[in-house]
Amino acid sequence: MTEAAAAAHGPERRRATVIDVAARAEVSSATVSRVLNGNYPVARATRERVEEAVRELGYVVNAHARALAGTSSRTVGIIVHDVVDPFFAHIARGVERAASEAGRLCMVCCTHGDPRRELAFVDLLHEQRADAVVLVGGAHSDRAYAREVARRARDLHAGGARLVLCGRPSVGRDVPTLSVEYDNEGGAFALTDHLLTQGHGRILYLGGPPDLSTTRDRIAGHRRALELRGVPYAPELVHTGAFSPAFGHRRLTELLASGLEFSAVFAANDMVAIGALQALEEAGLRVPDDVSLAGYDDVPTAQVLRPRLTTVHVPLEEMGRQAVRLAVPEAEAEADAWQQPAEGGLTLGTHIVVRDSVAARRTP
Amino acid sequence: MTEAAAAAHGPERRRATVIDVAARAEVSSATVSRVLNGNYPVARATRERVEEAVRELGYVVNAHARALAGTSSRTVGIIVHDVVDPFFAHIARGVERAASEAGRLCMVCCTHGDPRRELAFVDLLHEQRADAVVLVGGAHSDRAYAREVARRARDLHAGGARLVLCGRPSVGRDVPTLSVEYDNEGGAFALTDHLLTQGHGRILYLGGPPDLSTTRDRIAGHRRALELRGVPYAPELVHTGAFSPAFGHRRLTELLASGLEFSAVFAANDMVAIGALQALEEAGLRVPDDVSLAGYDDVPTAQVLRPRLTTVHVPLEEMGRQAVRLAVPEAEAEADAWQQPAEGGLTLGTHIVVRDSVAARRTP
DNA sequence: CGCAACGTAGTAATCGCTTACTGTCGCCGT
DNA sequence: ACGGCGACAGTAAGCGATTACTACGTTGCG
Repeated sequence: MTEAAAAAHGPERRRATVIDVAARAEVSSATVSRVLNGNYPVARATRERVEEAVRELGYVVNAHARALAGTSSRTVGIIVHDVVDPFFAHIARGVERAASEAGRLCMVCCTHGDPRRELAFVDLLHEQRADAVVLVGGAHSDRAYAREVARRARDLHAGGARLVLCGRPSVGRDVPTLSVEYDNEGGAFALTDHLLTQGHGRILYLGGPPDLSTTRDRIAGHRRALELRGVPYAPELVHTGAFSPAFGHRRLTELLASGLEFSAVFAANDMVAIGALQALEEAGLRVPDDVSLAGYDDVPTAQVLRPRLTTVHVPLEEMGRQAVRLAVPEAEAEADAWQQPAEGGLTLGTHIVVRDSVAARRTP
Repeated sequence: MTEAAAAAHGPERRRATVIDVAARAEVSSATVSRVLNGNYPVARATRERVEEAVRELGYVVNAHARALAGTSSRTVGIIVHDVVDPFFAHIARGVERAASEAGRLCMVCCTHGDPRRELAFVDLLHEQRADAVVLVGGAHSDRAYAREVARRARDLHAGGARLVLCGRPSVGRDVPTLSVEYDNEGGAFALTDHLLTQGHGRILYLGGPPDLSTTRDRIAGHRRALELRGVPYAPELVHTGAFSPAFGHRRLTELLASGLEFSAVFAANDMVAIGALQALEEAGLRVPDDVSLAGYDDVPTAQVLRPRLTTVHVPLEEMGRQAVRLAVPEAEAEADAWQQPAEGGLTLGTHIVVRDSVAARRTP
């Protein structure tokens, strides 16, 4: 009857439970559970009877009941600004892969850059009892916000889960977080140095939300390189804003119109570079002949631009992988030799990728 | 060591429960639950006491227990090949947004194109009691496989959840699935017609897994256009394979070397077009002067290519939104007027976007 | 003054599964 | 013949919420 009702989707639609299966196979619920989990000996004949009952009833275990009764929820959560942005998409892919290798499901949340949504999602994932919550991307440099994150990191930790900061600074010395960083400052330093070496004295730094740690770090590297080469820092050459092609295009178009002088553009990331390239093109300027252009992140699109974009390579997918590897012990599989210094946090290297969008400055 | 560190804050680490909160606030667990859900009157003073206890204990409800005891799990699952591929990323974004508007969390699974993983994920999401499972992208045309999907659709449906087929054909007349399609065949028809109109008689169709419904449909539209214009179908001009830039590049390079003649390339999707463009460039052929090139999907990158890619626009994000809207009633919010014909499935239109990669054929 | 209505709070049954304990039974060794 | 052991299977106690009932003290009104 139950099954007939279920099949015929009569009003009496109820999912089959272990008990139903047990009844049908004429065994106890414990036995059914054992067959399902295969972690306890069950006589062959019995097992087969149970398996058949499961099939006939279309039984599917309830992961919630299972999580409640015993083991962990076997999920990891990742919080990003936007799944479509390649920067986040690649990190997400790394997280997803590592999670799935560790037998976990991956829950993805998008904040669209709103810190409040971000905190709300951490809570939500905590409620879901995720084994790990990976917070990706630059953080807003706000005292109160950092405190909120720290509180959640502690709550999560107290419950046996971990908060992993991926590509963002720590929120406090004694806060129990894990972290996977990349050398943001160093990449920017190297890139600026490259530009400087090519003779570009006036470099326009374009894009990136001003209050984001990522922006702060990249600009820091940029300035350090300038200083090292004795090039004075010109505030009017730094224009922060957003990480989108639209911003790069709009702002650069305005700046070009305003007559600002510069011979190279250091786009805060590749997306901004895409917009910048278009603006330059529309203004009739050739890259790199008239103006040099460089990006950051080395997303695949950087290679299809013409000229091919010189940029800073960031091991995005690897960061995602490491994030879960750090938080979920079973995920380690191999890689333990150099894992040693991980100890709660690690920093991956970045390096510049020289392609065609930067050339030596033409002497006017 | 890691263990020790984890346990550093006292060995007795146990998450607080409603009972603990109740004890601390000197009320019953029922009252705590009521305060938490705010769906039952609780005296102001009592509420405040409970809220304080919650704060002091760092209490976080257990979503699993909640899901088990009462309402649904409030999650929707989405299964894609790869989060990084823009085609899937955009659909995923639509699903994520709609889910989050409907107050649901979104679980993302990546199959890397493996049908077995796909089925496994449907099961996993079913176990998680997801309200809806969205299966995205072309399906392998395999009888047995379709039967498996159908079975799961029925199981899911029997449990009150829905399987949504997004961008793939139905698996059977009476199988309880929802579906969000786009006019695959029509887009290909229009694109080929456009190419034909420009005088291209020999069009190379390049890419796409041969056993995928998407490929089948696109080729069908392509052939229909050829027939309509009385252009004979030449099998040697159809080269299926994969949906990646790498495939487009490699295969086209080979074909070019082999001396195959054609004046236009219809890439199975924009990714393939990217690779094709590079191959053409490397072979010293100018696009569109020497060879015309068109793609499919209209991902953002299509606009940054030079020449800008002519392609078929597919409302990816909208598909994702609709998928959730169809499966999760509460998600409807507005939009009910034209929702009427939805009735378990809808097809979104596609249209070609003419840019610069296609030109009239030069008479040799 | 008595009683229904109301506003709150508590009791306890569930939800579906896992698992620590308890058997039960057949067979082996001595 | 008998204690003991190994291989299975069953019982039932949770896991952490939600919620249908029940209970109790005020009020308000007839």
